[in-house]
Amino acid sequence: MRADAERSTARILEAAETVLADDPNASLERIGDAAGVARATVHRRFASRQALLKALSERLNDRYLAVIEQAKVETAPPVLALHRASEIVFDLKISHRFSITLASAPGREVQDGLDLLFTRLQEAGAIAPASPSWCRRVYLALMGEVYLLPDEAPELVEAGGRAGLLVKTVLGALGGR
Amino acid sequence: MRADAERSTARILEAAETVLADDPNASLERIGDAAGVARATVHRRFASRQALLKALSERLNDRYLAVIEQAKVETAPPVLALHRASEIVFDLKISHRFSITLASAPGREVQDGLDLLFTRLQEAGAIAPASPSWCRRVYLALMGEVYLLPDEAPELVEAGGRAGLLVKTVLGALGGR
DNA sequence: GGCATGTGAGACATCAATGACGCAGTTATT
DNA sequence: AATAACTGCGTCATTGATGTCTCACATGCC
Repeated sequence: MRADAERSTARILEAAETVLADDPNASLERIGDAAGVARATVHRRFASRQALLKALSERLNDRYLAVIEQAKVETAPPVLALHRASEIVFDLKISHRFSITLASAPGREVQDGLDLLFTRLQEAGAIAPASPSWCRRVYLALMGEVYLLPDEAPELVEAGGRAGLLVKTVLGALGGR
Repeated sequence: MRADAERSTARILEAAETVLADDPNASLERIGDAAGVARATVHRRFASRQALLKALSERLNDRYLAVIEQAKVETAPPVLALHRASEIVFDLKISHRFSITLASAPGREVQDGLDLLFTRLQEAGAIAPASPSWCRRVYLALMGEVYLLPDEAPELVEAGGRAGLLVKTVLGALGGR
């Protein structure tokens, strides 16, 4: 594969991420336009719309996996890990509307990472006992809300930034003291 | 309008609610089938797909408005009102996936009702100071999660039922003691 | 420089959803 | 019972998205 083509693929994925976030039913043509590429090229790089979506969700999954690693979910103090993970995710500027709603649930590995994180939070007494899946869902849901906050209420993100707000809110929701 | 037609309209709206919750892009034919009605009839009652969606969101809005009234948001102790409102909404068995995600944001009046509720919660010290819109979003997001919980974790809904879980979680999230 | 690969533009076939009719048969209303 | 309103079914036109293909041109690579 020529370096050229590689770049196209990347730009298409990039564009797909933002365009599909805005409208999950956007046509491949719109995605192509956003990527600065002809519709035909989208088809060349991805055999079908479905293939594109699949590649997209894999890409997102990889990124999330990297986040979990960078946040040192397994070793760092869990509250800190939660904060770092949130921070990194926000920095990715990923459109979570898509990644959470559309690209289906996070992959097994990401789920396991989150489950571990919440188990450790629980052991540390930062949250009350609860099923990891419940914790995960609350976390992701609140992340979605915090993510698209700034548009209408920048003043809310006072002290700790968006990550701070998210951590505070999640811990509260899950019964932390 | 004949009583007959009225019933059709109602059945179509009903069906649309559940079908669109499952797949927001479901065709009018699927909706018609679910309503036990021919596709043509859907078109007869609703000039266009858009018209159907509009009618649907108005219908939902009306229901929510009724909930706010029944919960005595203006007069009852706010925590109690929150609990009752949650309870009633869950009883409506409305598909919130649709009502929240698709039917756009709740109407002005519903928003105002919720804002009042959260303002009162704040005055009562049940939650920390925060913009009403933030409270609203957190509440709706968590409601969505609680709503589709039972499928995978019925044990979570212990003491106070789903409404109890929701209230506990929301108050915690918003900094209640 | 020359070859292989990638690309844009356009044409084309396909398919599903939408929306509009007409007609024959049913049902509510009076 | 007579009438007006509904409905199911089938037909048709239209539209937008998808996917495939070809051809001329460009661009990366050896």
